[in-house]
Amino acid sequence: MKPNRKDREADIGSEPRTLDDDPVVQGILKAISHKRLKPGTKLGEDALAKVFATTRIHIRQVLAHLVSRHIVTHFPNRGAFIYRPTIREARDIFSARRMLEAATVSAVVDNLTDDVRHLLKMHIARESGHDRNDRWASLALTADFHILIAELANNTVLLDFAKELMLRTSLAIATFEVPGSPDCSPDAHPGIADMILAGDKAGALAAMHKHLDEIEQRLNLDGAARDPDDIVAIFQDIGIAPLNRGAA
Amino acid sequence: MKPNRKDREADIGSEPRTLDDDPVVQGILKAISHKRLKPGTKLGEDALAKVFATTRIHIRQVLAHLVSRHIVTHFPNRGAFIYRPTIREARDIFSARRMLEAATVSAVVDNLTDDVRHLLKMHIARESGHDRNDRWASLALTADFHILIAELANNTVLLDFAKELMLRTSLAIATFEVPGSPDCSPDAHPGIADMILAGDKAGALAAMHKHLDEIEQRLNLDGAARDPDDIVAIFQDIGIAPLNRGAA
DNA sequence: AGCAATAAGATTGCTTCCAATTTTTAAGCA
DNA sequence: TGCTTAAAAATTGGAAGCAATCTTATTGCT
Repeated sequence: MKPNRKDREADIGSEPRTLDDDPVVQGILKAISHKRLKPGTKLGEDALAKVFATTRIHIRQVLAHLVSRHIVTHFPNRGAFIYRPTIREARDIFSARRMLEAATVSAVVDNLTDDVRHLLKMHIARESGHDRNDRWASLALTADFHILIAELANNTVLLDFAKELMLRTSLAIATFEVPGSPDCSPDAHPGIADMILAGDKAGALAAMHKHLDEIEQRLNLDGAARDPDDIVAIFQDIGIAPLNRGAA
Repeated sequence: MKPNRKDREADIGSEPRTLDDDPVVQGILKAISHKRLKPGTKLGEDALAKVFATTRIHIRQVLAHLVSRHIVTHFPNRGAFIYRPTIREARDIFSARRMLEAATVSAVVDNLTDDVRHLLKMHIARESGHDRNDRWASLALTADFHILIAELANNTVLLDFAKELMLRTSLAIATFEVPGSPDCSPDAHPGIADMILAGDKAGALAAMHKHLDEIEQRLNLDGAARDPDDIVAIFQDIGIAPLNRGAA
């Protein structure tokens, strides 16, 4: 008696389908991590369907998927918008990253095979060799470093979490960055990589922790809950103070 | 000039909608964590629509949501099935839990307010006072302990990860448990809670690590990849060896 | 008896259409 | 000029129906 296919999943045959590989999903995620799509912008169904040349139903599925990934918010009868994290969430994201990336770095140091060394050196070489002025290439490469660490930790669950955290970090940065500051100090990555390669676990952990702190401190998370569209605050950020017209 | 509503999300008005609160989603998740729905069982659209007295479209959205949460697998033209983790994934889940719950326990010890103490004591009292013979109530309570720790860590992102890991742990246990062994040794929880309440971080971390190891070692993750429906292996597990009919 | 091919039944996937709500535009009034 | 009200346009949400695929049962053959 072989397993009945009525209520038992298939052993062979067509592969399961996930929306993670979908070109529309990847396009939107790429646009977010490249800062082309900013938090709060509306993702109209018809507009997306036209851009990606697919049906509205497909777009609907994609948006639902992004909603459950915390990348998009859905307001009934109003549509989907790129998610805008709260200050609390932004802090939680960085806190979670400090915790999770400490664990991944630790796992990588404990698992220093030749392949791991090779991949790490390869990435650092790519980072140092790329065009510093190409802002978009820089963004992609700096994110890839953290993803690579998670991959080298050899744990699919942690890798999934890391990818989600990188995306949500992009949203947090795009929401709370003070204009004109760089994203990720690229010089920190070679230092972290060197300590990992040297087997210095404590040093690597400290360097990663400091690196994440630097990124977070470049944001405006000072509790003063302000609207990211607040014109006054935006001009204050670039050094233009409002005039006190009409004050006593 | 106030923010334009055309491509800026609403500040007030109707709340965003998530499928996490959906009664159908919660019903399925509850059935999974209570071991009523086992990995591999098919979730037919019409069947679910009839059970929950809703439309097929709604069920379709729910299933898509569960697919992106790694709870359900979707085979094209064949339907949705409760996800069955691989051995590799089961190990990764426990490994991730050791890392993440170590971090949450540590955060709780660092944040020992009176409220935290109270909630911890309350839960332990509930656990010790419940009916040991009610297997379903036990399952719910033991899962709640780990969720509570994550809540007390005061980080929404970590809480989401913890919830996801608890669900995926349920699937791993249901897939690889050897029949007849208990799920979670309930006696471990009071010990962990006591160490947290005493501020003994190292002790709490060690206890939690040991607790998770015990749960994992109760499973069949010995690399020998076997079909969970394998009749021979199932009877071997309960001590019945196959007869060598026809052997030389 | 056992296995392969075929036809019937059931389920999923998609297209099309229409209702409900919202956003925009226009008009009216203080 | 600025604000409120009302109508029009656009967008989202959902329902019914049909095509495509898979599963199951039946028939026929070795």
